[in-house]
Amino acid sequence: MPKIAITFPDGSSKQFDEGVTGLQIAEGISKGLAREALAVEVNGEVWDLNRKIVMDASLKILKWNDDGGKYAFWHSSAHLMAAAIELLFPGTKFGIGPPIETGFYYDIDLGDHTLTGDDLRKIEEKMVELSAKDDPYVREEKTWEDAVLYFKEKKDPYKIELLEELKGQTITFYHSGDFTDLCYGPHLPSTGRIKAIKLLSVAGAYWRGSEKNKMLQRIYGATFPTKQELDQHIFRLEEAKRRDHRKLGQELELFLLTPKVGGGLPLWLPKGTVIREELETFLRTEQKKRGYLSVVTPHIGNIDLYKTSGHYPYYKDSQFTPVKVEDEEYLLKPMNCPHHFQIYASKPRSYRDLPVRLAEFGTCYRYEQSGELNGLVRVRAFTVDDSHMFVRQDQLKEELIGVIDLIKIVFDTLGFSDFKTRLSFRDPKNKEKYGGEDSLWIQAEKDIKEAADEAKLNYFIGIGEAAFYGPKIDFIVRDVLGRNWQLGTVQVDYVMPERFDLEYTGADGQKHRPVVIHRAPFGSLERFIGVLIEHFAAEFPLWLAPVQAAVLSITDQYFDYATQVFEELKKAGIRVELDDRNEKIGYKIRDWELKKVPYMLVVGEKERAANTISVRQHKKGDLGAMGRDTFLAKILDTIQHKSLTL
RNA sequence: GCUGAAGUAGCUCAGCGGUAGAGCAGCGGUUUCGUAAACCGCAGGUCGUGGGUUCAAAUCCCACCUUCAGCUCCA
Repeated sequence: MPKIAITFPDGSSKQFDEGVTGLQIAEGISKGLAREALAVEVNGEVWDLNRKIVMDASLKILKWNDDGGKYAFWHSSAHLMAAAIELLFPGTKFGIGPPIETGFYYDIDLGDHTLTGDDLRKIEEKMVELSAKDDPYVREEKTWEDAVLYFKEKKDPYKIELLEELKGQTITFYHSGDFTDLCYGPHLPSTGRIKAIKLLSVAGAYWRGSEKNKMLQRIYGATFPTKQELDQHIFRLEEAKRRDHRKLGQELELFLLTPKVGGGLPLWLPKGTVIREELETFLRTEQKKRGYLSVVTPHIGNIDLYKTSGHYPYYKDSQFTPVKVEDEEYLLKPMNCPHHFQIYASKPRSYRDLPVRLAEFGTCYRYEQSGELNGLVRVRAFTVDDSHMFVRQDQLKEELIGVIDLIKIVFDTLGFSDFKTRLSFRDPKNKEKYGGEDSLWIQAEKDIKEAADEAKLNYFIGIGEAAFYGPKIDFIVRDVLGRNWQLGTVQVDYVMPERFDLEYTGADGQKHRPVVIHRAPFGSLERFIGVLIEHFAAEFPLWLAPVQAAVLSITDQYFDYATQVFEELKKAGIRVELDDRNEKIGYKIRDWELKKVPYMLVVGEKERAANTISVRQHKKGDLGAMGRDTFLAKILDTIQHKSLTL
C-alpha cells in the first residue's frame, strides 16, 4: 500500500496508507477527538471526515470551535431539514440551503402551502427522528449531464438553474438516507451527530436574492452537538431581545417613533437628546482640535444641485418627491455634500488654505421603502456627523490617516471593539453604476488602500460596495440580533470636485482640482445611538447617562437635606433628579435601578447628622456613606475622562 | 415594495359570538418606613381604521393602515 505524509498543525508529520480518511487519523490520535471531530481541513480546504486522502497533505481536525467544523455541522443540518421536509411535503422544490453565522436556512418552494408554526414543529420532530437513524452522509461525484438528468426527473428547476453555472464541471452529490442534494459539501460523517435541533422562523426570500424572482419560503434553524449548547443559544437570543434598542428606547424614554408623525421619523425625547448632545459635543471638541470648521446649511436645496452632483439620477428611488416653489423644484437633501461644495466654491481658494475641513451635523432625508424601516437604525430622517475635506493630492493620504485616527478614537472612547472594517470598492463588471473616469477610480482605490495599510487597519475588501462617486472605508458593527450595520465611513471623491468645478490656485499660479474626503465617524447619530443603546444595554457610561444620579430620601423628614444635596450636584453640572415621592426606600431603589441610573444617593437621619450621602451604584449595590465633596469629585472625574466604568 | 405574523388602557398581557378584564404606571388618601415592589380607593379603552355577516362582533369575513421578522435596498 503506497504511503502518504500527513503534516499536523504543530508541524509534526506522520506516514499513513494512501486513502486514509480524516476520521481514521482522528481515531488514531484519540477516541475523544474522533467523537468531537466534525470535518477535516486538508491543504486549507475543508473536507468530509470520511473522504479518502490520496496525497501528501497538511491536515487539521476541525471541531465545534473551528469555523469549518460549525460550517459542516450546519450545512449537514440544512440537509437533514430538507430530508425531513421532503418526507412531510413530497414534491417540494428546493432552492439553496447554506450554513450562516449562527445556524442555517433552506429556501423551499411548497407551491400553495404556507408553512405554519405547527409545520415547523413537525419538521423539527422529523429531523430528530432522522438524526436517530444516524444515516451516513455519502459523497458521490457525477458528470454534469447525469446531475441535470437527476434533477429533471425529480422536477427540481432551481437545482437545474444552479447547475447551469457549473456546466462541464464534475458535480458532487450528497446522500443521507433517502435524501439526495446537489452540494459541494463538506458534511458530517452521519446525521446522528446533530443532537439538538430548533427551527426558529420562516420568512419569505426571493430566489437568488432578486426582487424579480419568485419568493420562496425560508426556514431558519439552529442545531448543536448537545442540548445544553442549544439551550444556551436560545438563552442568548432572548437576552439579545432584552437589549433591543427599540424596546429600551421606549422604556427609558429616549426616543419616540409614532405613525402620527410618520414611519422612520424619530422624535428625540429629552433623555435621548442628552445622549445625542453629549456625543455631538464630544465629536465637535475632537474636530476643533483637528482644524475642522463648523458650518450650517438648510434642509432643502434647489434640485439643480443634485442634478449637478449626480445624486438625482442615482438616488432617485430613495429621495422624497421634490417640492415646487415658484416654478423651482427643491429637494429634501439626501446628502450634505452639495451644500458644502457651494461653501467651498464661494471664494477663491489658495493651495495654502488647503485642507479645508467643513463640518456639520446635517440632517438628511431619504425615502426608504416601508419594509426597510427599523427603529433608529434605519430611518427616513437622520443626522450625519458629516464633514467634507477639500485637500490637495499630496495631502490626501495624510488626511485619510488623520480621519481613520479620529474614527478609532471615537470607537475606542465608546468601547466599540467588535467592529469590522471594509474597503468598499466598485464592481469593475458593473461600471455604469458609478460616475467618473476610470483612472480616477483606480487612483482613489489605491489611495484608500494605502491609507488603510498605513493606519494598520484590519480590513476586508467589499467589491461593489462603493458609493457612486467613490470608494469608501466602512466601519461595520453588529447589533444584538447579529445584524450588521454600517456606522462610520470615509470616502475618497474625485468625481464631485469635477462636477462642481471646484478649484484652488496652486503655487504655480495655475488652477487645480482639490480631492474631497467625505467622512462621518458616527455615520448617523440615529443609527449610532441605536447600536450604542444595544451595546451598553442602555447602561451608559456616566458621561452619556441621561440621568447620572438620583437623590432618594428615606422619608419626607429628610426632604430638606435631600434637596440640599440635589441642588449642590445640579449646580456642579451633574444630571441629577430628586425623588421626594412618599414611598419606601426599597420602592424608590427598585424604580431607579430599572431606569438604569448609575448612582442612587440615599439620605436619611445618619447622613444628615454626618453631612454625608449613602452611595448606591447601579447593579452593584450599596457602596456605603461618603462625604459629599468626595462623591462629587469622584463623579466629575469619571465624567471628564469619559470613563467606561463608574 | 415583496412574503409571513401581529395590532385590546401609558406599558405588559388575558378574553376569541351574548352588552370590555388583570397587573404595573397615573391620580387621591392612609402609612414615616434604611438599600430591588407598603395598604385602601379612583380614574383610564368607539378592542388599529372602514365595510360586511348576525337578533347580537374585540371575537367570523373582506379591504386598508401600522408594527414586527425575513428578502431586496442603504448611513
